[in-house]
Amino acid sequence: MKTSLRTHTCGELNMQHLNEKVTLCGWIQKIRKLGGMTFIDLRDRYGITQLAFDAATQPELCQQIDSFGREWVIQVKGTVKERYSKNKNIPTGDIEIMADEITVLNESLTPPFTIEDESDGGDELRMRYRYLDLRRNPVKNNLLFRHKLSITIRNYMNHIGFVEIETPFLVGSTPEGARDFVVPSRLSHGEFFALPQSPQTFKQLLMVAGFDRYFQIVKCFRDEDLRADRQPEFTQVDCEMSFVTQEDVIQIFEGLLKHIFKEIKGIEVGDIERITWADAMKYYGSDKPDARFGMRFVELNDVLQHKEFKVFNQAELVVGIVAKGCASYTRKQLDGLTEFVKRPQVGASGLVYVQCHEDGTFKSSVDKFYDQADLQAVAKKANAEPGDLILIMAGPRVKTQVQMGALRLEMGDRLGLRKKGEYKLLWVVDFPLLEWDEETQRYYAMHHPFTAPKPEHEAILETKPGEVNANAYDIVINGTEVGGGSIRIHDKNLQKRMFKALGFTEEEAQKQFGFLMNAFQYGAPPHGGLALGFDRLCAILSDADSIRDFIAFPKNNAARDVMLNAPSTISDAQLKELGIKVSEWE
RNA sequence: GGUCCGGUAGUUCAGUUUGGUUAGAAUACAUGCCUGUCACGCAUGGGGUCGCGAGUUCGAGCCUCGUCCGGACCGCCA
Repeated sequence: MKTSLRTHTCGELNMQHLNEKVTLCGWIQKIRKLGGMTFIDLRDRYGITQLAFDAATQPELCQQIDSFGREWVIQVKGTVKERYSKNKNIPTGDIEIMADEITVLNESLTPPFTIEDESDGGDELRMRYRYLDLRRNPVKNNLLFRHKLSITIRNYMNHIGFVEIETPFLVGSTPEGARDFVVPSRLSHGEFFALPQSPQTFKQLLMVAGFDRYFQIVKCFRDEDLRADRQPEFTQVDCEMSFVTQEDVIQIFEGLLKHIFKEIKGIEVGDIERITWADAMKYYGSDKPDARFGMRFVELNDVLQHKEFKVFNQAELVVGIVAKGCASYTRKQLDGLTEFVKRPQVGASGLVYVQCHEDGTFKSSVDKFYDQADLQAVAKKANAEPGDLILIMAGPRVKTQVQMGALRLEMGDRLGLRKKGEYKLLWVVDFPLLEWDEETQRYYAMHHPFTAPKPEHEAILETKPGEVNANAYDIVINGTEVGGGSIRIHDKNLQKRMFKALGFTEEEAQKQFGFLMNAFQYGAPPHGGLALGFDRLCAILSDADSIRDFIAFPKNNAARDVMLNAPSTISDAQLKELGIKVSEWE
C-alpha cells in the first residue's frame, strides 16, 4: 500500500519491522494524554497503530499534538519501536511509532457520534453522516464482505461459462408488477422512461440472441414501501440460461449456493430439500418457510368438528401447532399469544390452546365444548406429548394458514428455535401460475407474465386458470426469499394465451410486450433462469436482519436519502425543459 | 392506506405510571493534574425552545387532540 504519502498502512506493522523508519497516514481515533506521555491511536482501513510521544525528549511535538482532535487526518514519520506494555488485542499491539515529524493533512470537526465499533449514534444520525458511519469497523466490514461475496459469485459464474452483460437502466414502464420509478424525457415531452424492476425481458432477449448463459450483478428499482429487507434500489444476481429445464437451473444454482457457503462460511451445504408451494402453505402457512425448526401444522378438522363449538364447525380449516414443553405457560403468556394473533398485522379473531399436562390430563380454553377424550384425540393427532402446548386456529383455509404461519414464527422466536449461524436452504417449487385478485376481478401472474406453465397444465390455461402450476421456483434461506426464477415461455402463441389469461387485449399485449413476442418469432430457444437478492444474501450470510448495513448509502424507511435530503424539488427551469408542470391531484 | 413503538444535553437514554421548587445519568466536548496508556485515571466546567402547534389546568417534559419526524410490521413488493 506504499504511496508517495505513506510507506505502510496502520494495520501491518509488527515486531519484524523493529527500528524501521516508516511513514503512516490516517485518522486520529483517540488521544490519551498521561502527562509526560501521550499516545495517539492512528486508524485507517487496515487497522490501528499507536503513536507514542515523550514530553521529556520531544517537547515541540507534544506541544504540536496538544491541539489535535478526533478524526483529524495526519501523516506521521517515525521509527517502529517495541512497546513497554503490549496490547494483545490488536495485530499491531507489540509495537508503536516513536514519531519524529507530524504533518496535519486535514483538521476535522468533532463528529456527532463516536467512531467506534459500538457507536453512541442512532440510526438516523448515522445515515445522515454515513461517510463517518462507514469508518466504523462493523459497517466497513459489511461492505468488505459484500465485495468478497460479489467476487466469489463473479468468479464462479465466469468459471462455468456465464457471460456478464449490462442491460439498460432507462427502459419502458409496464403496469404489471411493482410500481415503476419514472424518469421524464427531455427530448420527448410528455413521455417517460422507467427504471427496471429487473432486467427480465432483456435477459430473455439475450437468450434469443444466443448468449446461452448470461448473468449480471445489477441494480433493480421498485417504487414500493420499504422493509428492513427491502430497499427501493437493490441488487440482484440476475441469471438466464438456454436449452434448460427447471431441473438444470436448480442444479446450476444449487452449485453456486453450495460454493458460496463453502467459500464464505466454510459450511458444506448438502443437497437442498424441496417442497411444493402447496405443501409449504399446508405445513408452514408461508411460501417461504423457515425450516430451521419443525412445528409443522396439523389439520384438526376431523377431531374437532363433531361437538357444539360453532367457531370450529363453521371453519373451512381447523389447524394446530405443537409448542414443545410449553404446557406450563401462564395465563398471562397465553393471553399474550392471543393478543399477538389478534393484532391487525396478523388479524386472527382468536386462539385456542390445549395444555397437555405431565399427569396425562388436558386443560384447554374450550373445555366447555370438549371433554378429556376429545382433547386426548387432538393431542394424538397433533403428536403432542405430556408437557406440550397445542395452539389452534380456525377460519378460511389460506387466511388461517397465513395467520398460523405468523404464530409459528413467533413461537420459533420465543423458543429460540431460529438460531443464528444455522442455515436451512429450501427450494419451493410448483407455484401456481396465476393468482386471482378479488379487487380487480382478474388473474395476476404470481411470478411474472413470462413464466411458463407446467407442460401438463398448458391445456387448462383457459378452462381452469387457477389450477395451473408454473415451472417456477424460489430459493429460501431461514425463512427469507433469497431468490426465485422460472422456465420462461419461448413460444409466441403460448405467450399470447398467457397475456389473454391475464386480461390483456391483443393490442395492449402488443403495445407493451410486442418487442418480446416479435423476438420470439425469430428462433427463441427454450430458456429459464433465476435471480438472487444480493443484499439479502449478504445479510443472511452475516446473520443480520436488515440489509441496510450492507448498502453503502441506503434509503430510510420513507425511501428518502437523509444525507442528500433526496428526493427534492427541482427548479422551474428544469421543469420547463422537461415540459412538466407540477400540480396537486384532487 | 393501516397498526404499533419512539422523539428530553453534541450523542445514547432515565424522568411521563401518580402534573408541582433549579429536568438528571452516562458518554462526547473544554480546562487543569498525571511518564506506559490502550474503554487510561482524577478534578472542574460549559452544554436543554423536553420535535412542533393547540387545548385542559392555578401549574404541563408528564394529561388530551392535531401535526411533523424516525423505527418495526400489515397492505403493497408480477
